[in-house]
Amino acid sequence: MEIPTKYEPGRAEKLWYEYWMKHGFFRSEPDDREPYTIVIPPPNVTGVLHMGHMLNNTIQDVLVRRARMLGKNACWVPGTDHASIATEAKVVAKLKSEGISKHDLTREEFLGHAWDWTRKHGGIILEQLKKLGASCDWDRTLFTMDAERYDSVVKVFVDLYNKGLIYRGVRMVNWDPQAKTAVSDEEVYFTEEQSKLYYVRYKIVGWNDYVTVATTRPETILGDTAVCANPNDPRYQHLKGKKIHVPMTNREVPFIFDEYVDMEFGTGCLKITPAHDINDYEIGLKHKLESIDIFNDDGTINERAGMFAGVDRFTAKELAEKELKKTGNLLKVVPYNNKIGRSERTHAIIEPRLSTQWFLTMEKISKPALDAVMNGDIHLHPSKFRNLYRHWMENVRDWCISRQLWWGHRIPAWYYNNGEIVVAENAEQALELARMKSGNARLKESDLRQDEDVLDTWFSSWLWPITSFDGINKPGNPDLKYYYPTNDLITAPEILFFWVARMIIAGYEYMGDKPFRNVYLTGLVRDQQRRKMSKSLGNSPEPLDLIEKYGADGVRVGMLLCSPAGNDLLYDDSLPEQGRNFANKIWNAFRLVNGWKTDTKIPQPESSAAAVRWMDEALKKGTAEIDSHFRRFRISEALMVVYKLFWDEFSGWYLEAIKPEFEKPADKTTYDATLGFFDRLLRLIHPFMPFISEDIWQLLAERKDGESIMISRMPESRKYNKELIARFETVKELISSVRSVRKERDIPNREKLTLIVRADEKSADSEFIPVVVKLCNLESVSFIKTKLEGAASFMVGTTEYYIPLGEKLDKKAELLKIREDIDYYRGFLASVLKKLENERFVQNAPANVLELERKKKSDTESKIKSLQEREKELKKI
RNA sequence: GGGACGUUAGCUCAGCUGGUUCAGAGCGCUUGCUUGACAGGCAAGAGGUCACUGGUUCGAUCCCAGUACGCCCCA
Repeated sequence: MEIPTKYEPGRAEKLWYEYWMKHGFFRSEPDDREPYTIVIPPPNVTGVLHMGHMLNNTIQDVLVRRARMLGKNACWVPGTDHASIATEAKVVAKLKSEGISKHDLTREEFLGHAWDWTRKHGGIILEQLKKLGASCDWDRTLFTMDAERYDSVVKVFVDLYNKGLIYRGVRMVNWDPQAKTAVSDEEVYFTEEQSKLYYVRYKIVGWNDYVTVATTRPETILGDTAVCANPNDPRYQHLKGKKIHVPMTNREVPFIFDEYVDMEFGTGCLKITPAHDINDYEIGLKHKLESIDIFNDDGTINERAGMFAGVDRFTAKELAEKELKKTGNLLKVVPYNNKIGRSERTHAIIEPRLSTQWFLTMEKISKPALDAVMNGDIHLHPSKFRNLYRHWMENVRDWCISRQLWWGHRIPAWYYNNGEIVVAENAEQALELARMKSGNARLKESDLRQDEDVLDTWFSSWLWPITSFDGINKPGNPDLKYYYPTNDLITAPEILFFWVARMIIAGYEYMGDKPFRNVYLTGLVRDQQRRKMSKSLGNSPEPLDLIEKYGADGVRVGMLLCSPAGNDLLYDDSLPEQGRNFANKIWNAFRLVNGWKTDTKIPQPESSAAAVRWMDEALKKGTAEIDSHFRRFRISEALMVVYKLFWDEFSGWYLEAIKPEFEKPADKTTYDATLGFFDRLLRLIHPFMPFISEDIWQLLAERKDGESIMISRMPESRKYNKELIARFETVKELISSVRSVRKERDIPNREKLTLIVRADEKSADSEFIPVVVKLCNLESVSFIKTKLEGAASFMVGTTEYYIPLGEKLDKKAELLKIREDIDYYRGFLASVLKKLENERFVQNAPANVLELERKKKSDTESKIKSLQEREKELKKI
């Protein structure tokens, strides 16, 4: 059968993924093996796969596949997130394109559309993950808004409320006056816009004097409740304790001091409007100032302003300007560039506005989560994130958990009478509670009104490791007991606080235990200019196209090769290309071995026997290194070991060393050993490249239906012979040197050479001499004890080698080379001597270091000596 | 403004907490190769005052301080 010279990934990917699914290899049920659990960071339900997902899920799959092959009961739980903001925005946009406005729909109607959308687009992303080779237990697929998860979220809210940890409070939100809704920070974009800076004078009460304030928003003067300067500003010290009269009103407000004020900006004096500026709000809280909200929902001025009631905010600005000018309070107006926040959806200018929101008290419940990371109960990889985590957790703020949206878990709070609140799992319980609390048994369900808002998306995902096993609804169920705490969490550092920290908090609050043992933080995928990959920039390749082009294995390797933990990955097409080339290399190594015929009558050549002995040790060494890298989550380095083990050691050295002559059969012993090595290598490769490893593994021997590399055992780490490996490294150096001699003198490969070693036959690395003979195409190797004249020479370690060249010897070139070597070694010797002649070094350095330096000295001296001898000999000729 | 991290070869990064595992890897680059598995390959090479300035030490890429630049998170 003719095997193509290039590996074709498409066929293998389809064939083997179906095979794995058919045999249920991804499924996991509790048993008596050790569990290994990962819960997926749930992608947005209506999202599509991007490069970040590719990286993240490749890493998870590598870990899961490896754990499985280490004999653990591996369970990777997949699922999607309802992503309230993102999904709702998409549904709103889709309805808009059909001419439907969200405000024309009832909540139920809108949710109907949202569910339709979710059912239509939901889970596409999970199908895409399958193309990547993800070995999730698909029978466990979850959704943050499915029935069990929804109930869990509601139960947790009620529980936290009853524990007194949830409260209602005022907070500044980004208000979109056109859509009449609050929008999240993520939905606000900033543009640099030309505006004006107004210098307005405020009268100092009791004095015939003024203080000047610079502001971009004269209309909000109507809501001012203080004027503020920096406490270190000498210009305003005399105003301590004074009252200031706010123009256009009859209010007198305090003059206060706060470090927040920038002395360089404007006049160094700031008007404080707590209801309409986020920074003013903070200052207002600190100084216990009154907040006067002067705007209506639609951005018009309300009665509380005392002036301009009913006027739009932009008109109000013009009117205020006129009014101030008329009273002589407007001193000057200068052009000014500032950053204006606009709503992503309506492009209206955002109005900061106070509103009542639900909050979760964080301080108490976050304590165990801080401790867990600090005392090493949970490991962050790389560990540099510990400091960041600590800083955040020590300064944790209360969590605003309500969102003015419909798509999500509706807040289980009901209002009745005039602002009385009950919190319960459902309407019936709420009614019962309300009757009890009010003492009014006649309250009807229609007297209760449920809160319109939903919960922050993270308020469901913070429970993910628990709800993945339905741990809130069914505490202590068998799955939960077996799989919780999970092992590793793989996610991006940007959501360390939003998500990871909160999962840890929830874990201790609801399970009394950590949700996972290790957190591996991946980097961001960026393009060559270090820009984030994003849809809007259009700089992100389409992942499925990449898989099509380079193969899933190739793309996986590409993603992993260049992404050490916590470092960004600068994506370039050369990465999956390298991965594809590696797959091809494996494929061709298989073609070679597969093409050999064996003959049991042929004895094993010495060179092959030696190569087999070495390859076995090299594999043991590689396996140990891979284990060690995985223990420390150095996944790209583990892959690099596999890569070099296969490409350099196995293909480059071993296969070349044992390769039978053209169209001649191989001996059985070597052949079997080679298949054994190939098998071990494929198993090491499998977690990284599941498809090609399975494809070749299935061809390597007769396999029965139901056999698979993915359920075979990973080669185990064993002690290896360091000394033998070191000897072979010297042999490699020797072989390279002979090749150099050929290259420098243009001696073709097929021309046989003679190698002479200045050493005792027994003391040399005679074990591998047959390998050298074969790889260098040597006529013979002999040993002498004296110098040899008229030959090319070189040194490996402290041993001298000669290759007689007869006429071809270029005396001048040889001499030059020797001269260079002598100069180099003399320089080296000088640096060693400098140390050894330093008395304090000799006195203070540890014995072994001293010993090493002395050995360096004697080795180098002997090298120089033999080079000099040789130089003398050459000159004689 | 507060905080965290970083600066090592043309690029992306290792260097596991001071001494032949010390200056490394992969990619890229240069020069040869129709070498009967693979040009998606093979062979041989070139490339770095380890950001800068001080300090500690017998000895610093590694520890300390400062400077410069970069990046991220929070506000």
